[in-house]
Amino acid sequence: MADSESKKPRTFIHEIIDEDLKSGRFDRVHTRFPPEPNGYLHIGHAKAIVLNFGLAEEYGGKCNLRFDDTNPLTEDPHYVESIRRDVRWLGYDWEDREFYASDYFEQLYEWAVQLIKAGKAYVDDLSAEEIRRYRGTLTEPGKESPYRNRSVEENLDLFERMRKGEFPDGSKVLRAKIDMASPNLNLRDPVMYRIIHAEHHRTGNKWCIYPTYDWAHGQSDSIEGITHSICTLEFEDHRPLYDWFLDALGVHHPRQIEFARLELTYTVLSKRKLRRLVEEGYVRGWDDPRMPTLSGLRRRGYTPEAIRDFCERIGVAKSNSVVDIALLEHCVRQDLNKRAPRKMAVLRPLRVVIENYPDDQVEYMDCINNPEDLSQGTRKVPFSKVLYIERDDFREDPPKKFYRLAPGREVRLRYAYFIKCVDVVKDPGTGEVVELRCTYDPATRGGDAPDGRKVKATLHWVSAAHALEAEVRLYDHLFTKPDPNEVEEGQDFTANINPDSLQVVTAYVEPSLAEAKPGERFQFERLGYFVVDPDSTDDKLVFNRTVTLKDTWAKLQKAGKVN
RNA sequence: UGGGGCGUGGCCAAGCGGUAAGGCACGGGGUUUUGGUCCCCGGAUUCGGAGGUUCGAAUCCUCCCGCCCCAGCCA
Repeated sequence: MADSESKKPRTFIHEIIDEDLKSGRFDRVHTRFPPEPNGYLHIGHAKAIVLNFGLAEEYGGKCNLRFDDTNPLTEDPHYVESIRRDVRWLGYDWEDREFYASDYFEQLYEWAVQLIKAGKAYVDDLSAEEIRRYRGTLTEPGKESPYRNRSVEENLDLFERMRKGEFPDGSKVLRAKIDMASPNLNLRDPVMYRIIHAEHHRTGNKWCIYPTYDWAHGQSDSIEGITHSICTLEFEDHRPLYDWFLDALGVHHPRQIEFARLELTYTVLSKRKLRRLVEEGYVRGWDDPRMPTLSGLRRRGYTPEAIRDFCERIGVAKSNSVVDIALLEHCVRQDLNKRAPRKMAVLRPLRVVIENYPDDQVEYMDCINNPEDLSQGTRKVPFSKVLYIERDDFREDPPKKFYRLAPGREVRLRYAYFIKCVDVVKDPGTGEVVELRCTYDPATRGGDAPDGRKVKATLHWVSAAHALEAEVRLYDHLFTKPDPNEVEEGQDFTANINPDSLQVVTAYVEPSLAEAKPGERFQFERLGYFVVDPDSTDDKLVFNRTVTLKDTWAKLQKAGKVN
């Protein structure tokens, strides 16, 4: 984390915290990251994690990890585990401060009783449907429930019996008595407790009434001594309600600050939509490398450093914004460029025979592992008479600006020799180019011509006899449109799923990769960054393409400036 | 038609009354045994719009326009 420490941007949140510290409202900074364990963390959560843990770090404070587990119907310990793993992977440590809203159920219950006694909460027998109708609309005030003015004694009795399990699900709720005419709907007697006879992943069957998020969240922050409760914009309207609860209880009152959640082009970041992608089989799971989940990005080969850097670069503000996914890609490239060892791999092989190279000779060429970091040393890569090069690196009829191999043209094979294409062998039936016949210049060993002769291109290659076969999974954006939600009438975001987001090829990779282990990242020269997938076995390597290298040639082609 | 927010180049985002940072993307050039990296250079006479205050406004005031969120016993 030290690498970007100095350039961390200050935000409006820093200004607020500075004021609070200066005014004496708080004398320390204590934040928290409060996920609900009902899904996997994604890059949007990373923004919140980096913000909250980052703030604590910058101000010498603490940041808790708290699971807001108030809904036993949707939550599962499996998610708790995945969330822990992801936060840790991102590089943050919550030490012994792992909390759960469910830790506070008893305290919350007592506080609810306190509000009932103060005449500020009541048990309501209205059905969910009735409560909705009584709430009014955006423009019309609601009306009070006929049960709103029950006596404190009756409320106490009823609430206690709710806890004991005397009533069926949905038959009663506990509501705060605030103002049914408030222009802020959150203040129209919000529900604090609902009856749910369901087993909770931590409290088991101890409870059959569960606090709503609105009732639990602010008080949980208060109990933990949080100073700054940072959340997303949609909770701005809830702040007056949280203030009301805290003031009615007379307990520690954190300051809530809202910021805009992250949105990214060419993907979706809503739990509901991500869940659909998984459940309807559009991807292979939460950790599919095409998913914007942290587990997906990890499997894709993204580094925690790159994700943190991204989160710091996008800034924190209050305006809804959609960040170009190109920035995320830039961040991984930048990180991997200086870290990933280079290798040679051919994704779409074209056979090349060096006619004047001795039949059984094999030379081991010295290759630099990382030109950006010479301390990574060198390695030997075998070279022989029959090679594979990339099909894209040969054009029988080269367009202008195509520098690579073509009939009669000379190019360099990286770290090896200059070769010249002398003949093209085609399949007599299809006309497809199946092999290139080339000659090499023995004087250019290593890649330099003693006579100063220049070539315009350097190609990567692999020795056919020595190369390893590997499965390589090439990924593209999951959606075809920058905004997946831009659809025709009657369609939904799945209509924009990119049918070519995954392409699997059988590649040939240099033999030094034989020992590569899952999670190891490499740059395949001239192609991109790749990571070994956990699907790999002892006799079969599987790679995921994290991101391509920037490719000005591809850009020219795409722009139609060349054919 | 209620309430709460937000509007600065293609995308983010600084700016807090003194005359538009930075990043990504894009375009141009240089270096280069990765068409990668790296290094230069280029772009808002203008800050949603219109008025006003001021010597001076993206920054203050007024009105208007646009976008987002809220009517779960989800979070």
